[in-house]
Amino acid sequence: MARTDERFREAYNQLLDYCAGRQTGDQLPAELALAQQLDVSRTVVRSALERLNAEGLISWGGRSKTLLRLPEEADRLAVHSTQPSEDELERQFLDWVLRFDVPPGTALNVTELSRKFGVQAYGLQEFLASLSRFGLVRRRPRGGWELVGFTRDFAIELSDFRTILELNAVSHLVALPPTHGIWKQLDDLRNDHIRLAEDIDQRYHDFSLLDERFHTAIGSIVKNRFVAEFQKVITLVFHYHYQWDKKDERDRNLAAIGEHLRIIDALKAREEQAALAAARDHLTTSKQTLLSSLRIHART
Amino acid sequence: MARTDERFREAYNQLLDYCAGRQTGDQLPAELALAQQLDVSRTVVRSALERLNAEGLISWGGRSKTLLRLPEEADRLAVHSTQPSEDELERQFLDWVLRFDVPPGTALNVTELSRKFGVQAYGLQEFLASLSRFGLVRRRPRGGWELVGFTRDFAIELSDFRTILELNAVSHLVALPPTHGIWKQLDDLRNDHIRLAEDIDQRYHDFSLLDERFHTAIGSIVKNRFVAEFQKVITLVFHYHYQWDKKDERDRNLAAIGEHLRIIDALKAREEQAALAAARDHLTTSKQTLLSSLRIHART
DNA sequence: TCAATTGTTTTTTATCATTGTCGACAAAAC
DNA sequence: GTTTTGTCGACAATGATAAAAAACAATTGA
Repeated sequence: MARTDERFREAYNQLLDYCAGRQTGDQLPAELALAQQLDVSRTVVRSALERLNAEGLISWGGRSKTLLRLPEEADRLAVHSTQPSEDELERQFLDWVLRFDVPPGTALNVTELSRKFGVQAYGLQEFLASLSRFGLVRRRPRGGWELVGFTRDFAIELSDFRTILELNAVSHLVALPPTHGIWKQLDDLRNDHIRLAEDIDQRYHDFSLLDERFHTAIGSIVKNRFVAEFQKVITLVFHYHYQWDKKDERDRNLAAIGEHLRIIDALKAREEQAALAAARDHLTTSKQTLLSSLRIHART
Repeated sequence: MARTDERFREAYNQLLDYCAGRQTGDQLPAELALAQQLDVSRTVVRSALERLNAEGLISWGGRSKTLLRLPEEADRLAVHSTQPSEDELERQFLDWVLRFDVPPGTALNVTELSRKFGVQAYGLQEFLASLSRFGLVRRRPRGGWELVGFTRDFAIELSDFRTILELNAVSHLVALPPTHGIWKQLDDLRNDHIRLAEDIDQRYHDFSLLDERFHTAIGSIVKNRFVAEFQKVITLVFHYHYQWDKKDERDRNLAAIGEHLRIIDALKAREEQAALAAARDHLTTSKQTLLSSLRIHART
């Protein structure tokens, strides 16, 4: 089979459902009507009708489509496998790279990966091609793919880029009217930060999630498809880096909470320069932490 | 043929060249040595040797590879068609979209486009997949591709993103030491701007190219793979927009020259705030011009 | 004996033929 | 004359397949 007949199978089963709600001897609607109802082309409807005819469920000839018997459970066709979506694939792939610390320069085996992620090899190719835009992956001169991967340079450039985007978001944020929902969000975040700081000894692990919430909230201010695309990757990378470097995790997180609060307070006071300075400091810390966790990680 | 044997053909011809430099009766090196020399796998070398043997050029058996006669021109295999590179394809595609003003929502026909651009359908798929990261193109729910295209929103978001990147570049630029090559470049650009302004009535068309040089020079300061990737697209889009809107072209360009000079002077004076302000003004003008040219363009 | 080389097999990738799906048009039926 | 059906061409997704690479085993010659 060249192409999957999933579409046909689904349409066939839907047709069975439709027949189940009618009586023997009834006439089925026109092909076009059925096609519109099932949201497929007439070609598919005709194939399904042919099958129904062959199975003896209907008698089909020209415009006469008479229901001969009601469908049973056994008449249904097996329909399997919905492929993971592109976003799901992206999450899985980055997850795999970061979690298993796949070293830069690794050859990516399309067949193997497509098995691992449960997608068609074809789809994986497309996905890799799209990732190559981020420079995370590249085509090998003579076929195949290679993980450029999470090198030091990549981390630095990603951090820098993140800084560019986030400082821009901060600038926009202070200009927002008090009625904007973000201020409520910031109040909530502020409270959550303070509460986490009070209980830091027990719950310092929870910071990773709070950090993500904080940066996502700030990033959400800027409605820009290009920014949004990158934020997905950035979020994931920084999320994982928290899981890598276990050293001084409690102290690091406590310090970061302080930095977050400084940003929030400057934002709430509408002091752009102070907020930018605070954000810049925090992002510098983040970058350093990411780099040092890379070094530690590389040795293990 | 499942895969092109281009690789084999090239290797074979290279082997002929190699033989041409030897004498009848000579022994050829080991397969592995040849493979490394030709930069192909041993499999290809062996296929080529087999062919040489069949053609009676060499006598091949085990380790003995004796050159029987020198190759002639007629022995060479025809090798054709090197596909356009990815960058070339990108240029061609954007060129096509912008030049022919392909409307948003257009269904992209892979077969047709691959013919138009002279690439394999397969390669075009990958390219489209990679473009989808920029949101310029997207997969249709039921197969096929669609040009999201150059809508008003896209233009706004692209302009905003450009502003983010360029303001960042300006900030970095003022901090560069006097020894950096950029200052010489800016001096040259300054002169070229002044000269163009003096001769604006005759040469106002030349501004498009100068504009590109100016923004590329500033952008080149930031060494960042993510930034670089976008700058390619941005440059092309803004390059074309100059060719769209013919109205007041002379006056617009003269005004833009003034704005450029203001930025250059502020940069040379190392006045970050002034440079940022000048850049912000210029980019705002650019954005407006782009949007108005879109409106005009949409009506034609 | 063992390193270099060759012979063979396995794995992986790029391309092509095939098939499912769609849309359009013409013919037929009401 | 309108609706419905029969037929056909076009295109995209997929499996089959040949080319290339890589891994492994066998052989040769010092």
